[in-house]
Amino acid sequence: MDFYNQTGKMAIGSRLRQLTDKITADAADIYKLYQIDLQPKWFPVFYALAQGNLTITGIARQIGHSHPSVSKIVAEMSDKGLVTEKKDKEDGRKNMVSLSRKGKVLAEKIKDQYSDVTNAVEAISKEAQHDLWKAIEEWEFLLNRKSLLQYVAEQKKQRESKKVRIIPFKPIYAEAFKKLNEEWISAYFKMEDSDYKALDHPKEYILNKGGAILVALYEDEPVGVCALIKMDDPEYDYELAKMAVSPKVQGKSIGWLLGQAIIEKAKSLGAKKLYLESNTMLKPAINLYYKLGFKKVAGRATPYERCNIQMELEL
Amino acid sequence: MDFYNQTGKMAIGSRLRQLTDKITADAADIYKLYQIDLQPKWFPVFYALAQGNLTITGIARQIGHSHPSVSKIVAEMSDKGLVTEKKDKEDGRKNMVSLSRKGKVLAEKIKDQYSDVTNAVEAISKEAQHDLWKAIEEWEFLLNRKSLLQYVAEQKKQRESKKVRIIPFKPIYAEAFKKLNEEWISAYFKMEDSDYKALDHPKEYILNKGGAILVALYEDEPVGVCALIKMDDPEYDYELAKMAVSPKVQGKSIGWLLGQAIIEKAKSLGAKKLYLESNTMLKPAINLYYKLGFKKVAGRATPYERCNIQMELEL
DNA sequence: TATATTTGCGTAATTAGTTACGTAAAAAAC
DNA sequence: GTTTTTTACGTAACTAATTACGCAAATATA
Repeated sequence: MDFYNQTGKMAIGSRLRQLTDKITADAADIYKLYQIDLQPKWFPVFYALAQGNLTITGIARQIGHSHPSVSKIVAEMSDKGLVTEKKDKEDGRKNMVSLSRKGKVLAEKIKDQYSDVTNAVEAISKEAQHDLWKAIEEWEFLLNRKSLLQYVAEQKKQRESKKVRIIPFKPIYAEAFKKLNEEWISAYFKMEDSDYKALDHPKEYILNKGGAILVALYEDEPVGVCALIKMDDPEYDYELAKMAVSPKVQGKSIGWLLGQAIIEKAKSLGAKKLYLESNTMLKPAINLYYKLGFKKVAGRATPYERCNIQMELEL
Repeated sequence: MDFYNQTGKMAIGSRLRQLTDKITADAADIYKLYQIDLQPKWFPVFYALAQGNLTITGIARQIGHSHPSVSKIVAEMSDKGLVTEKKDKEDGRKNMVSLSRKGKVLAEKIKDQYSDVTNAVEAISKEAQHDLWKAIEEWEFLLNRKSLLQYVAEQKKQRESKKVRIIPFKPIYAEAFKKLNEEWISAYFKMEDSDYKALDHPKEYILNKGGAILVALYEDEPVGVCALIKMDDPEYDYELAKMAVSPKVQGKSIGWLLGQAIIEKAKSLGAKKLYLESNTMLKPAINLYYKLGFKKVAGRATPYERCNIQMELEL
């Protein structure tokens, strides 16, 4: 079965963890080889302190651990006499940590181990074609900018948007056309007379007057609709109206696909300028209109009470 | 201070762990995004079982975990009804684990997540110059062949052998010449008369007769010695004898360096063939002689009781 | 100046794995 | 055919980190 033929990358976390384990498993033995009485997990703290005294949170920030982790490690190192703790005089909350004399001696003694381990890692790198060190650096950078979750979410959206088909209105979608619009209108406002007219009789009030309606299908179910209504106006050819997308299919860019399709439709009908009315309460919708290229314009008469913003798009 | 200027690589374990954490931190949210009721840590087990039924240790081997870890995960998955456990009929110790119907449904449902995550990882890889995936693969391979500890030990040896100097005998090393030899001889055997002669009077018994002595210094302390004794023999020019290295400096290739130097010395004296006597009890020594190129030969008369092996080297 | 918020840090609980160890079944050795 | 060794697997304890939480000191705000 081809079910798992691509599953490899899915386990990248597990795989990384195992490589980490393999590398750190040897760490204790390496310290033993040099007769350095230091636990491997202490090393980042030790390293930070060798460069200067720091507070608990200061160390944590530098080495990228949580502060409780540092707190514990410092306590352990203190037990072994490697570090000394001292309350900061100026800020009573701070715990200044520094290497003790014994710690400094160890820092001197560990030099050889440093250079040998560094050379060993570099020797391994030389045997390898691909630079693990630089690859880690890059991944750290990339994942700092955008998390793996975000990358995955993008892929999901992209894949799902491929399942969306935009098609012209057919009578079997009359019910969906009404329901999808009614859903959001009555959630935010109240259905008005002019709503019922257009939603109950799309053929008469929209199509026969030279308008158009598009339907978005997701897995062959109607989940979004949008209409172009012919306007009797010297400036505008059509009004973009009755756009509705089911909340069940959010995050699949259906509004965006529908909007783009209706603009294409308007162009093919020879339109030069589109108009729409909305309400600033509907932030995602307004956002979408901006993304589609619409711009805010000054007010004009409207049959809808709920409208407080008007927009236009030059094609 | 240049103390830590090369310390970066030393923390490769820590750094890898942190990248792992960053990647796995998102894992739970990714499962949530797809409404897959699976803990990320279950994934490798789930994956293995989707390919066929397995025993606990079978799963552990496949996914590279310890068996107690698998045992625990299977118990958790069993609680959730994702897998079923069943004693093997033929081998009562074995616990055959398989995906339940619910598990199989989930395996079907998770497909989309697989492909999205795979694509996300590949998208990140495309943004990076260095291929983390391949780099991990290479490191796994290289570390399987030779552990990090071994790599480090090699570096240590190499560095330390640079601290070794091989110099000609001087009277101030007379005491060391005797002590180093006495140390190992009396540990394994008993000092004999001929030992005392050569060790107490190296000038008379070795040097003045046309032989040579080399001393290995480690940090300017004499830690190893070796002699070439002129032989009155038609076949052999010199006997390699009185080789001793302090056990305190083991693992620094001092025997090897001393052996090579004494062979060079023999060549420069115009020797064509070297001879030596030893005892098979002294395995590291015999090994060293083989490495230096010596070959076993049939017996000849010897003043030493302790000898049971004789070797020669053609120069 | 009194109060609210932020910061530093310690303790406790949790997590995802490990090693250590014990038991029982199967296989090998005598 | 009995004894010893190996194998399968579960439980318990440990490890190296985390998050959650609470207290006290410092800082900001009204």
